[in-house]
Amino acid sequence: MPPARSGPNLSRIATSLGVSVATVSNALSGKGRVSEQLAERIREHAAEMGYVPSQAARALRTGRSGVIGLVLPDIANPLFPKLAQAIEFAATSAGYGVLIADSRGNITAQTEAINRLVERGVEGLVIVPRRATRISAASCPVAVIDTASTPGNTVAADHWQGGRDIADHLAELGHKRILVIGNNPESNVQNDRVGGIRSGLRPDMQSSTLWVERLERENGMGCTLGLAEKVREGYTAFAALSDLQALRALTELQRDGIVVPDMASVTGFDDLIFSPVITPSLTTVAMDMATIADVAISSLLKTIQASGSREGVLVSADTDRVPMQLIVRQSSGPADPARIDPTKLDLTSQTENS
Amino acid sequence: MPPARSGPNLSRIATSLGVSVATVSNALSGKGRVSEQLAERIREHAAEMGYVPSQAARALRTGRSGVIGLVLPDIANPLFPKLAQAIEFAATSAGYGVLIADSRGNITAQTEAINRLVERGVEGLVIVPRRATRISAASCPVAVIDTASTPGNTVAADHWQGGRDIADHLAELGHKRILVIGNNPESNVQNDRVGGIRSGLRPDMQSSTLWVERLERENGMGCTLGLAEKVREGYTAFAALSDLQALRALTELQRDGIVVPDMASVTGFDDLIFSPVITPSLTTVAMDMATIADVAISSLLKTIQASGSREGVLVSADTDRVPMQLIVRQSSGPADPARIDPTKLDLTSQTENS
DNA sequence: ACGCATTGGTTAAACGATTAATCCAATCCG
DNA sequence: CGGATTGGATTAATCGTTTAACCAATGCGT
Repeated sequence: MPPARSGPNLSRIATSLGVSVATVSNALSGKGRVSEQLAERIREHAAEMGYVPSQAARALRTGRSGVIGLVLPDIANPLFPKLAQAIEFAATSAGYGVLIADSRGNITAQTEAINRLVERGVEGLVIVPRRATRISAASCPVAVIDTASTPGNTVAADHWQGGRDIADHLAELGHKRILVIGNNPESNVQNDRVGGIRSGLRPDMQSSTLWVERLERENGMGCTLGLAEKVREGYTAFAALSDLQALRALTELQRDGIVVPDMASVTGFDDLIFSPVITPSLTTVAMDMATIADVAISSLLKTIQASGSREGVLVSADTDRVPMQLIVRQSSGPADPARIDPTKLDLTSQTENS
Repeated sequence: MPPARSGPNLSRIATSLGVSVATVSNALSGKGRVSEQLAERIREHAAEMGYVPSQAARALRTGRSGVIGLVLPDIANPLFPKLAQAIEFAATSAGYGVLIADSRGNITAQTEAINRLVERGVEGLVIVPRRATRISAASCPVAVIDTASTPGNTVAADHWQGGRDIADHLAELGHKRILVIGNNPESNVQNDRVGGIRSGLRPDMQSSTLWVERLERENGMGCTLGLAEKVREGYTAFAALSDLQALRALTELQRDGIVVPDMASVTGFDDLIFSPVITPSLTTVAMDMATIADVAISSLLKTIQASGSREGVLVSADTDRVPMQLIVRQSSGPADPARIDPTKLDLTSQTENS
């Protein structure tokens, strides 16, 4: 037995008004030919009956579900809120719903997640790939948000330029020795960021890179990064490739009595939720998530409309990369080698700075 | 013209095997009466044709979309990744998809978001309400995840008990004066947490509360909290109601030369992504998101099955509240009033601690 | 007044899966 | 041996929308 019918539907409206369902449909969609008066009457009546169209029926008939899938394969990525919010907003504005799927880590789980979404009838996918994962196109258009150097990437923040901005900023502040702190050298995003930073260094500046995951593999998770030692070696700036690493660096430095930014500068990437509220607030480089999401969604939808049936296309957009924006806060300041001398530690309370 | 038919469907399989669609349907769903051999042949053939059932058609026929909605009204809530992950996992395990909707702040937007989801045919909703918002039931079962004292709450972490755990922990460490740091006194969650903390204080302990949003309204966003001053006043422990506030407190203290936990302890709530990796790592109290999600989803689904048609019921679960777990890390330690004397500041490098 | 477009509407056929209702053996049993 | 049961499959109706095709007026130019 089919479930008890509940809500009003086209035919209910139609009989109740003494017209045909087709007319009601036409009136509500504004497509066929219906006199303006009748259309108006129908719309009113539909509204007061609380009519809400059945997406299922519509999807069945038109073959378009009005839903796209969002695949987030990085476990609990702290960028997730902003991204999901931006994608959801862009999609909603375009009249689409967003189904999420999170394949925790695991590549096979990623494939499964994609399949699940496809089975649910998504018209397209937005995928933020797990690092170094190549997306083997599913059976529907796929937009990839990663970084410009990833093959098949649709749109992404210009991580390279963001890196250059950081380098420029640190150069202007007079820093000569910079330690780049990354998580994993296999991340395309992080590599682009490092590349950008290096490309922005002046001839008299030098940098080296610390990969945290590698260090943790030797010394255990959550081990100290030994940054105070680096300060003693003459590093005056720590450029983390993510705010998470920056935060880790910052707290470790502070804990070891290094005042930021007086004695060392710290910068990050992504402008995560905590970045503006810590002390000192974090100088970082932010993605324009709204624009990225807009570009991704709009080009995805364009591709969907173009490709009649469900082919597995990788979507490409006009705008390949979206500029990142440097946000200068309190954690970066002029390099002042004099202060590195441990005897000059100035630790009087600074509570009252605004 | 209906879009070009692409994938294989039941009737395609049926004709290609010389049987009826009904038989194919029965074989694949295991419902009707089909001989085992034929069923096996059908399954094989369906698989090699790459058959994937049309959710739209199924939804239309059965009235069940196989999708639930997740509404996250708090802007970019840092808890979001864990929550979404847990909900998605629980729902997926039950064969359901998850549609997200984020109403940024705005209450009317929240209603709109709910409507959008309902129009998309979700069978039920999981809502994490914006603070102090009462959920006026939509036209489908709704599970609310907030806190036990919220009217209509379905399931949530036992924030009160979490607070008591924190108080116990600090009591054992010998702290006498505790400053509770919250964001907004209108949050049910935060109030329960404060209540828990207060209830766990020993007779010889005292606490007061600092509401950050209120302070920021006077002194501007991102203003200093003046915690160093509090230390001088004799406070030895700062119990933040969220890791975000704890982080803010911790960095401010460190910046002002207060060594944590030697001179003051800091604790948080929620075990956010950054909490284990900062220095010192943060003592906090974690929600059991997996269990919360399981309970929410399973009782939601139970209600869905029970309520034949789409009524707006608030789901209730057997387990009202899920225990929180205290995670003791480095940011909390024994109270030692002696060290509060600024002349005894010990600031030799501590880089080598593991 | 006749053909021809235009306007405003109706009919009916899909879309693909589910499922109640049949139907046709073959088997069972007293 | 005849009526009842059962296993195995088919028929056909249905979910609610969309949309191509069709039809009945009316208006209009010649």
